[in-house]
Amino acid sequence: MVAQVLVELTNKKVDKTFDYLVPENLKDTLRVGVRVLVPFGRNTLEGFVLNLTSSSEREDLKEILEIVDQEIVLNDELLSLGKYLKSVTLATLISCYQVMLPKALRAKNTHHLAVKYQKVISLADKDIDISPFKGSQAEIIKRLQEKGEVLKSELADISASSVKTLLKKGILVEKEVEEYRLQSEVELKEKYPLTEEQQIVVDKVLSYEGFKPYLLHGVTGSGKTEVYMEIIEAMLKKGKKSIVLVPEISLTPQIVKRFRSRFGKNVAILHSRLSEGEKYDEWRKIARGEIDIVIGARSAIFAPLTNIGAIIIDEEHTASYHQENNPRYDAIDVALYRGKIHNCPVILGSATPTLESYARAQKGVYQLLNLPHRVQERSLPTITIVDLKDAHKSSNFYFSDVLLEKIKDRLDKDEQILLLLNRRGYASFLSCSNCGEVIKCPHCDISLTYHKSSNTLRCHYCGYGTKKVNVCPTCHQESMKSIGLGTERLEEELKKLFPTTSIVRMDYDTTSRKGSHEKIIEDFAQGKYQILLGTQMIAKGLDFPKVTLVGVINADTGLNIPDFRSSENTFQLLDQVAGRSGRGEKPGEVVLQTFNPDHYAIRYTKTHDYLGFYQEEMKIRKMLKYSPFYYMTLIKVASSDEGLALNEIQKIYRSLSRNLKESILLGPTPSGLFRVNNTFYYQIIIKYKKEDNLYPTLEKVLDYYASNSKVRVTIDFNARSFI
DNA sequence: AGCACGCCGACT
DNA sequence: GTCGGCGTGCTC
Repeated sequence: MVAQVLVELTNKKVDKTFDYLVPENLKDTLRVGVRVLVPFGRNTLEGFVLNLTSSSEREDLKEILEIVDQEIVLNDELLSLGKYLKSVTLATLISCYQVMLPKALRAKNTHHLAVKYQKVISLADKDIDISPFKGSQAEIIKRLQEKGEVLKSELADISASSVKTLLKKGILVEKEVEEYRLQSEVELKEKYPLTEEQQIVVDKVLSYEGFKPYLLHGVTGSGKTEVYMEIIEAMLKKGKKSIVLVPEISLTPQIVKRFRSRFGKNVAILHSRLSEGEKYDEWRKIARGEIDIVIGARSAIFAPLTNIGAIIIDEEHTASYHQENNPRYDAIDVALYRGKIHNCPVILGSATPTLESYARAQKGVYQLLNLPHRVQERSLPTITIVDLKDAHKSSNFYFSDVLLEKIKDRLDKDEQILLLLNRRGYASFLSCSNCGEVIKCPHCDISLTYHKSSNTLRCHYCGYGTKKVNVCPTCHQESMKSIGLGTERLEEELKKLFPTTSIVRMDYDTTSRKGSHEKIIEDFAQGKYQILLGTQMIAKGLDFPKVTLVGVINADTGLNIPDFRSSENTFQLLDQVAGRSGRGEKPGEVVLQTFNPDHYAIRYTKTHDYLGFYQEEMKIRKMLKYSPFYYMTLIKVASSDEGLALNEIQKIYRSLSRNLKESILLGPTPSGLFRVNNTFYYQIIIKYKKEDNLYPTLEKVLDYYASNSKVRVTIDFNARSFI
């Protein structure tokens, strides 16, 4: 017997299976989809068995060394999903399989995470006569007769030594049972009755059996989660399982708690803040069929559930559903693919769908479902726009009088406030007031951000850090001034203005420790703080009923980014953060501070007019031939040798213009971030409506550079960002 | 990814 | 004359 094995190396040159002989002693246990250890050249590697055949074209086969897992890692569906992923991303097949698995189950010869066990005690003979036993021994036996099996640790409160004695006598038996690392409390709660609007949406989805994609356009606070849960429950009743994708950042205990309180322990969680051991265990629970509902971030779309009844993607516009390194896949594409296989509905939900999704809904590719009102007749918050060009008239530099007044008002009423400033650090950069010199990262062409708490200047792209300088490196004057405002400084300013108010900051710097993110949210939800300030991570999906004021310190931070989606991204962010206000009994308000009050992204935010924004933005996209009117593929060349990178991108350009007759090529141009970590980037954008030659041409380009160690070529068919 | 093979420049 | 540079190719 011969096994076709895909080895762990992520290299285009070994992106194929290798044949190995199956030794006699492994013949009965070896199955397709397991991990094996094989000799490869002079190395020993892990790989996945993709196929079993009776013979090979080659004579000189080596033998498989051992089988790594008893259980199958890649089931039939995952095996075919990997091939699909490869076909749409042009990544190596092995990277497509690795991305679907928790690290502990990836093919990698150097890891290994053990299954955790716990000891369970039971009686050798259930009907044993208790009368000869006294004291703690009798107590132990009594408890076991009542409960059957008990964890060894649970008997420690009686007497650990008596347990030991009884074990020795053979009256008790001990066995090892697998323990899942992630433990959680479950408190079942009554569900909310649905509103009429919600019921209509649920009925529509449930009235159709089979694959169908839906776009659920529901304003913030319209109760999308309740709709999801109702559909999931209906599927559960049919014995079917569900996947729910949520943005990484809103995967807080909040949403998990809601699902757990409705569905109990049947819910597994997969997101990047779990430890590798926890992910491993959650995944195994799913693979064993012990789980009916999986909630997770992007890669949870690969959860090995069988018999899926619904796939839900919450906040479908979120950029993190697209993976920014190989394989550059889109979780929504995978969801649609799996939806077809499982013949089930796929529901994309958002208050601010991407233009691509909404356009598809208008064309009838997705069925559009609407939730235009908030639940319980709550109104959307009123939005006040403050023109920062008048800010010098205000008493404070960062806070307009309007915003300050409203903050004071909420503090007096003991209501909560959310403040958004989409820039971390203390100051955006350090500049010399004498000669104008700006301190830049030595490895990237980006200015360094000043962090006061650590007194460092840090690069937000490559992580470089250095001590703050006071003397200008160019003119040697002691005249360095910090320019621009970040969350760290905002917090400081706020504490000066409101010294007795409890304030908490949530950004990349305050959430790096495991669990800190969740803690801030829980503490704020419980009212330990009155003001939560932070970057965009406070904008998405959170539900704080006591928040009645949202302030946006500078609504323009995203508008100046040279990307054709900057207006869309700004509108989404502002609408989302505005939606955090007034989710409880009291109505909410929003104050948007901006230098561009007439910009359409801001104007349409003020009136909560998604459709208005959509129509205006679509006009621009059509005129400029951007997505969704054209597909846009991004091809980048990276090299530490600037001249080489330029040379190669020009070569690629010539090849593309020769082969892609139906496309518009933009470039080659230096990328928006030309130099990061001493690597230079050039890019070409390919725009097309239909280009049969695209995949074959790009495959040739990738093949050509497969063994070139000096340049790296990457292709993204669904890039969310083009800088 | 490693690692051997192999074909051209500066040295004991 | 050789040592060693890293371009090219191979690993079942």
